[in-house]
Formats: sequence, C-alpha cells, structure tokens
Amino acid sequence: MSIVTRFAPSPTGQLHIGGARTAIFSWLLARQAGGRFVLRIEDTDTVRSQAAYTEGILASMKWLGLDWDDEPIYQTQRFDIYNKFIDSMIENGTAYWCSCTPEEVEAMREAARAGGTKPKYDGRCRERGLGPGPGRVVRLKAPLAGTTIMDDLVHGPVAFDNAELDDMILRRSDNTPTYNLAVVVDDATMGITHVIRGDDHINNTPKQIMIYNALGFPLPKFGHVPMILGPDKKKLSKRHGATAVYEYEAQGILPEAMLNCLVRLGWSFGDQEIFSREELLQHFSIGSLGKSASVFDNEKLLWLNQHYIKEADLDRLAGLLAAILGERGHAGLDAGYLKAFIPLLQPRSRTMVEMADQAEMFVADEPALDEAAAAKFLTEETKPHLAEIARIFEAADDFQQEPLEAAVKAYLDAKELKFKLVAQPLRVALTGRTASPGLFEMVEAMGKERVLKRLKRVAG
RNA sequence: GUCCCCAUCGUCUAGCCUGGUCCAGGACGACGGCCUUUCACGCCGUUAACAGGGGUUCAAAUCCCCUUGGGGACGCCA
Repeated sequence: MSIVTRFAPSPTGQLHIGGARTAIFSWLLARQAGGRFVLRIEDTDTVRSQAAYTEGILASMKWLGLDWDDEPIYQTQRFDIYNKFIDSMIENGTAYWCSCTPEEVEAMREAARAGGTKPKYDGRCRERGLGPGPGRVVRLKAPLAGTTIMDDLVHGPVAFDNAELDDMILRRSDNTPTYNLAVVVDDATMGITHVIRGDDHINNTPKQIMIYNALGFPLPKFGHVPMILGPDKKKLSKRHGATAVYEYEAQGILPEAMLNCLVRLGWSFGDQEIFSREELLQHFSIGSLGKSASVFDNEKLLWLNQHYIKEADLDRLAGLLAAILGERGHAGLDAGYLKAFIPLLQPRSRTMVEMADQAEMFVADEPALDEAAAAKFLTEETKPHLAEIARIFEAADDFQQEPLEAAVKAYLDAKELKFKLVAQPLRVALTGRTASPGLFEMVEAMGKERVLKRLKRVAG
C-alpha cells in the first residue's frame, strides 16, 4: 500500500516552526516512499481563520521546498460530507441527540472537578432517543468501559481507559461538525495512511479512534512527534522571538538551513549535522524520531545558515542580496560587481541581512566614516602614505590583488616601513570601518575608479 | 484535580530496543590557542551530562518500580 500523508494547518496564523517541522516529517515520509503528500486547510473556525494566512502558509511551504499533491482541501467546503457521516452514525446507533445546554454540561464538569475526577459530560441523554431540535447537539455514544489502544509510530503502544473519555460532541447546535469528527472523516476519505502530528494531539487520538470504529473506517497509523519549546522550556510563543517561518526568511535565513535545522530537532542520523534534501530523503526514518520535546536553538540555525551561505551559488546570493539592498535604497546594482565582492562576505555573514549590512561599504557612494576610526587612523602621519598608495594604484594597469599588494609592499620596503602602519588607515579609507574583508581582495573587487575616489576623499 | 507523554553536557543529540567495547561520543555555544593587515573563515584544544532513590544482574546510561521535574490534554477551539 502506497503511503499518503497530510499536513493540516489551521489558517489562524502564519506557519510557525513547530508546524513546519511536522510538515517536513510528513513530507519526508511520503516523498521517500514515492507516496503522496496532501494539504488540508482546517478553516472551520470562521472567526479566527483568514485567507491571508492560508496564502502565507502555502508560501512558506513553497519556500521550504515542501511540495504537495493535488489542490489543498478546505474543510469549510465539506460540511455536507461531515453531516452525512454524522447522520449515518445516528442511524447505526453510535451517536445520539442531546438536549443539554452548555450551562448544564459545565455544571457537570464542575461537579466532577470538585470530586477529583476528570471533567466530563455524564451521558444523561444517551438513552433518551431524542430527535433533532433547536439547540440540540449530536454526541458520540462512546464505549463506557474497556481500553482504547493506540499503537504509535514513535511512542509505541499507549493505552487509554475509556472511562476517562466522555461522549464528545460531533455536531454543534449550529449544525457544524466539531474538530475530531471532521479530522476523522477527512483523513479517512482522503485515504491518509499515516497521520503525523504534534504530540499535543495524543489525547485526541483515542477519541478519534472511537469515531473511526463507529464509522467503520480502517485505522491509519499514527505518529506523534514531540513539540518544540522555547529556551525557557515553555511552549514556543511570540515572546520567544521569531516563531513564524516567514520571519526567518525576512532575517535572511536560507530555506535549506531552516529545513536542516528543523529536521534535526527530534531526529538524528548518527553524528551527521548537515543534510541535503537528497540525504534527508535517503536517511529519514520515523522510527529514529526522538520522544522528548526540544528547545529551538537560534545559534545553531545561524551556524547552519552561515554554512549554507558559504556553499551557495553566487548568482542566487546576488539576487537575494540585491533584493535586500534594493529595499535600502540601493537600486540597479551591477550584478557583476555584486558577484565580485560577495565571495569576500560569504565567510563573514551568518544571514543575508548581515551580508547586506557589510555590503553597504561596497555599494555606498561614500561609505559612512566611523569617526573614532578616522581620528585614530587617518592622521597627518598616515595620510601621505595613503596618497602615495593612491598614486601606485593609479599607475597600475593590472588591477589584480597580487601585483597591487606587491607594489604597495615594495613601496613600504623601500621606506623600511611595516605594513601594519598603513593597513588600518587604508581599511578605514576604503570602507569607513575598522573591520572588513582583506584589503587587497577588496581593492580588486571595488575596482580602480572606486578605490581611487575613496582614497582621495580622505587623503586629498 | 484527573489522564497522557517525556527525562544523557547550557542547547541539539549518539548510545538505550539486542545490558559489559561508555570514568559516555559528535555538533552548536562558551573559553583558550594557532593563523593574521582588521573582522571573519579555517585548524587545534578545554569546558560540561546519564534527574534522584530503590530493585534485577557477576555487570545498568541501557531492563523494572517509585519519587521528582518538565510538557500536554481535559471546549458546542483547532
């Protein structure tokens, strides 16, 4: 049997990294087996759902390279399907109408809590044989005794005492289906073979298994993956910083770094840290998923990102960088120039935004001069040398790193001066800063005209 | 409160299923050093963990139990 997995986001917010990781695992499981990976938008919460979020989630999926089969399914378009199945449950006696009001049910729960047991509906309408009516809901006639066992792909068998569960609502008084019912009907009718989701859904599973049984559907395999926590070990939330995938994209994180980072949270393959998409497809195994929650480490993401930046294709980086620089007012940059200095920035950038920060010194007409640096290095003692170096550069017809460096060294040797004397002054003159890539590689990348202009600006 | 899940360096983890090869390995970080014209890259090294207690066993990070801690779920949200 071919594998079919799904990712079922609720469009009440952007795709966050926890959801993204679940999606990655599902995608990997299906793709490595040549199976299908489908999307279902759980938009039944009409108050909080927004079409813009759906678009954002799909965009983040594409960014991460998680492609899906078929068109996404929207739950709001399937209400009649859900109702048809609920009706069949009423007919076969696995569900019943209930006239209890929310207030009455709440009172039952309160009483249970006071009695020290699990809050639940007491099933008083189970055998009343009620029919439809205003304000009435349909409930599952759940087994009263026994245990429901879920054989989880990552946790192994987990048993639940049926007495712990109550007769959950399947259809609300406004005729809409509840989450657990919709999920079961969807997963079953969509032919999902492996349900991969966060382990905050473990307690939903026995309820859903009861619905599968009541409907006569075969059970899929369940795999509950551990959650991602913030540095304080609490459920990841906005106060921990960026949680949405698109925010990382905006920070200049490369998708392959994000993917690599996320997949290693809860999963590992020996001591390997770096995984290409192909290696992931080759080595991923749901059986080697861990069971414990993990803390998202931004430092490791940055390390991974720098690794991928160092390996990335120049044309791609040039495109990415030009976009960021464009937003900062540097439009129409020459691609050739970008590609000349990007290699110097690659080992110095953990994100594309960091690269852009440093690229400013290459693309600005007149890079901002760090005042303290200028005062310290652009002195009466050093300026004459800078002027002389400018003359040497001007005379050079081979504007390459090596001959230029040799020429400057020859000049210094002749005067019995140390290179250190002019190194920082030259750097400040060229970039306005005290930290930068190597001097002569920058000189070559900037080109004669730009270099001379900058030297003359400070040395007259 | 009730139920469920989880538990190895600060963090991600290997090892656990199939006890001995583990005075516990790798990676990120931190710290130190090398390289060096600055900053990085790179290279080398150091730091640091089997939550606690009981068992079982010749032998336990590995198996069992309890405790503790953390997380999650208990909704006419998803």
